[in-house]
Amino acid sequence: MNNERIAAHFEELADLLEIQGANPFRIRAYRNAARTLEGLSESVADIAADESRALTDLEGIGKDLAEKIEQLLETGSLTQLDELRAEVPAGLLAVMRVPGLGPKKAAALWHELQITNLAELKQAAEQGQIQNLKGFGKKTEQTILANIEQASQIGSRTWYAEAEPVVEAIVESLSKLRSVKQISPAGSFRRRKETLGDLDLLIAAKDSAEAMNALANHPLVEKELARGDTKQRVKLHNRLEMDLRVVDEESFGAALQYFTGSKEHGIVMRRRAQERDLKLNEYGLFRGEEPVAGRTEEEVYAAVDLPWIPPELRENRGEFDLAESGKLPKLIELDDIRGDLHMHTTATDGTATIKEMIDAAKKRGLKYIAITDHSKRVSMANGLDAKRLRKHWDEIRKVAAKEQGIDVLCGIECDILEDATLDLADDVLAEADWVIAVLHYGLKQSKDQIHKRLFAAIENPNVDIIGHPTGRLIEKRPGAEMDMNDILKAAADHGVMMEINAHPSRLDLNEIHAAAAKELKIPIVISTDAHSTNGFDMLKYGVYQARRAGLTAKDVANTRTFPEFQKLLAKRK
DNA sequence: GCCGTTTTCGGCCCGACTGTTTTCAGTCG
Repeated sequence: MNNERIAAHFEELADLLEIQGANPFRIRAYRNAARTLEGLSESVADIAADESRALTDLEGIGKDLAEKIEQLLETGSLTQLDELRAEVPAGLLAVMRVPGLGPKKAAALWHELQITNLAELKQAAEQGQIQNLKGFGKKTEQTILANIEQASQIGSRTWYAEAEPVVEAIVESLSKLRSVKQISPAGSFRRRKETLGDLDLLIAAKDSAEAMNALANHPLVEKELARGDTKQRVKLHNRLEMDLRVVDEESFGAALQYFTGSKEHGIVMRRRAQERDLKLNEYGLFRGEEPVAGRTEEEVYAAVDLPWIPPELRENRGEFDLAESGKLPKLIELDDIRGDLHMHTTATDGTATIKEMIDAAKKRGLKYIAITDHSKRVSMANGLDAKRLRKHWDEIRKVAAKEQGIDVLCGIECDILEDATLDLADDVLAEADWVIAVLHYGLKQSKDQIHKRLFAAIENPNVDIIGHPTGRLIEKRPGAEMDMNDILKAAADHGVMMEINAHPSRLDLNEIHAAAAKELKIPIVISTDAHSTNGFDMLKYGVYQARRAGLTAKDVANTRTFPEFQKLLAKRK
């Protein structure tokens, strides 16, 4: 059983305990443990199997939870969870997730009206039964009906890249208001998470009315959901919801720190404040009543004896230790990237010619690229067989020879077939400057078979890199089942690089895996997988992913100059 | 259920808003 599965068991346990009204701190302990496991770059099974190590050394794992992890590893199930499942109807978890409902109200609906799932909830609301319950009313009943559809939709998070233009447009227009002194996105958007549940916007202004009116009337906004003196919630036309908070300028830094999150990062910050006899909230850092800091984030961090921590790292996954010891990484930036090593042309499923891609790359300041069209297995994309590929490479060399200021590699995105062979023969691959091996088909094969395929690719001396390693499509399709740590170890052993595919639907490696790859000193390449000249614009999303993994420019191979990159490549050949 | 530089019990982050209430619980972030 892998880390994610174990974490999911603990999350479910926490949900069920919450409906039962258990001690909230106990519930939080389960959620904290789940988070620790999800953020772990190594397999918890490995730790459990290692005589020299203890599960209780993990953050938030004590004696009891260590035993539960061991039970899950050994038996695949958890006695306590099985018992809870027998007591609490499974459908209540969905009821609890209807916006406006929580564990307390879900429990009340269950006990008072015997509601155990969304269908029964809907029926009861339609029949007007809910408004008569204590603690409920007409309004709550209407909210339930309005939100019940939303709760039954799964995978409803939005890609970061989809939200970005919307946030930028709203920031742009609100920043022009006379009363708005400062403005910044906050929340998971500012942390550049790969998907977002909602949006947060922070404004410094003496008076909130102008900004709130402007937001409510913004063309991207469908309707206002709530408004108080300092806080407003609106629904956008793209279904996303946005929270606006308005604070004084003296509080802007504290509020930005507070609303950027993550929740877990914030908890540690407020605890650090407490330890120093201070109180931290969104209005500032206070000693008693006296404000100590709050105007900028830097001074808030400084007041709890920390350097400023980049938002991308604020997940309470080790950033505090790094900050305390002065070892925060200098995160990679978009400008550090010198090459793009994954792209397509009209030879397969790209929309631009070799020449057009080269010109577009040069225009964006790239110093080298690899053109990597599909291999023949991807017939839908007009994938290349050996003969067409060699002709394509000839063409690339011919076009590139006329270009100044950019080096062009003849590459291939070669499928790793279902039977663990590669889609092109070794003698063909040996002629390539750059071979990306990828899984496109048979992603649902067993873990063993997926491993067999990836190991075969990694062990093939012609393969330089594994592209979009899990094959996931965010919010659409899970990746192939694999133990990434095993794959990374093999890549490290054989000197194979790993890709962060920058496309917003992929971002594969994810940040946990990329951090693990860094740990193993595997060179990581951030590439766009561009299928058009505009595809190069995706590069930043890959860089954001890398930043959340804590990568520096040095960790990323395509920040090197072309000669340096070639040296790295030669090591493998 | 976890955790420990005022430690092995007694804490565990903090506030806004809504809808239900006559002072606050629940939800949300």
